[in-house]
Amino acid sequence: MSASTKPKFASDKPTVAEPAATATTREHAPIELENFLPYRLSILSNTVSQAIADDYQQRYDLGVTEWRVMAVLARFDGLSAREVAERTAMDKVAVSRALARLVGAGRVSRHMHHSDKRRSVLDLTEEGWAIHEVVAPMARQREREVLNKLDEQERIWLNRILDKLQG
Amino acid sequence: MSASTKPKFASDKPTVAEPAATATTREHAPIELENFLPYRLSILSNTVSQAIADDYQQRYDLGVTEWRVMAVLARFDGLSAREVAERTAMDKVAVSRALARLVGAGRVSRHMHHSDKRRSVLDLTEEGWAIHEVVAPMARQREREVLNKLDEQERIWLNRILDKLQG
DNA sequence: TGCAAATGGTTTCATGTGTAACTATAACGT
DNA sequence: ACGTTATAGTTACACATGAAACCATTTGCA
Repeated sequence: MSASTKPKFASDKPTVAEPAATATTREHAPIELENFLPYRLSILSNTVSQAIADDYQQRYDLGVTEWRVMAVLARFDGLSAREVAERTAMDKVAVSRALARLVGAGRVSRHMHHSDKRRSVLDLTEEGWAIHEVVAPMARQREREVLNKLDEQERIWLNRILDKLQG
Repeated sequence: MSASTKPKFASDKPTVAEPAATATTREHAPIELENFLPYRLSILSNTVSQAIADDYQQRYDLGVTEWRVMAVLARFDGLSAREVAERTAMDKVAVSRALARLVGAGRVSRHMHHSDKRRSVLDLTEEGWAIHEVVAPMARQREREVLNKLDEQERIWLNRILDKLQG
């Protein structure tokens, strides 16, 4: 590897006079990305999501956002776009676009709410369901593969930790 | 709220063991996003990263990718672009673009490697360091805020779990 | 009623991001 | 030495994404 790269601090010449690593200097010291929580989460999240997306992305020409929309419609039919947005934690623009594609591809049906003409009523079509039948098990399987790296105790802690971090 | 949306499966009567719910149907059942690991990681990661980015994003006109590059250059000076890419888990295109902006803004200096004309040698400039001095403590602070939601035991498990999931 | 404010949803624009193609230099094998 | 292959980095293109402007409808209220 690169023997030429050495840490900036704790090196041969502590340029500016520092008695030692005071609380302040530690605070200002370079961040070790590999131990920095936001960075680690970002990497992990991308890795996991990408692994799953690879399964259906190209095969069904289905984006992550679209899949998420389908997933909530599989659970709750007749939702409006806004409700889909809430349940997917996507913004309404993203949902609007995902729906445009899904409806265009005949995977989701959209019709007007009977009493509120602004609102749409969304459902998976037969074709949408068919895709869901295939993709949902794949997604579960990938999740399982990830979780299998942990033992039972760790899985429990992970759940608990995620709950607390989100809340 | 939406009182009209009810779960498709699993109705009001929480039947313990559904006769019809064989292993196969469970496998095909809609995914509960809020319990689905990839989804939760994605939300959490975005939330955390965004909170931190909000601190410097506009104030310094500094993107997340640029900040990551600066962070590794603060630790290891004289890196090449490729080495930066390795250490940030970004691809080389992203690094190239981040560097273009950073160099343009006078935050990073780039000069040619003496023996390999393809390679660049990168360092933070005075100005780059000045920004780092401000942003690094802010980033740490945000991380701390997140981790403070956990107790000591949970923090230890989190570390262990992240290690195992990454490895 | 009628009019201002709120809501559902789409469109627009500016920006970010990934893939593949490209340039320049260096390394390797003969 | 010379041509092939590999490597560092940039550019070009296509596509995703977010913020704000926008249109239609509904709600709240004088």
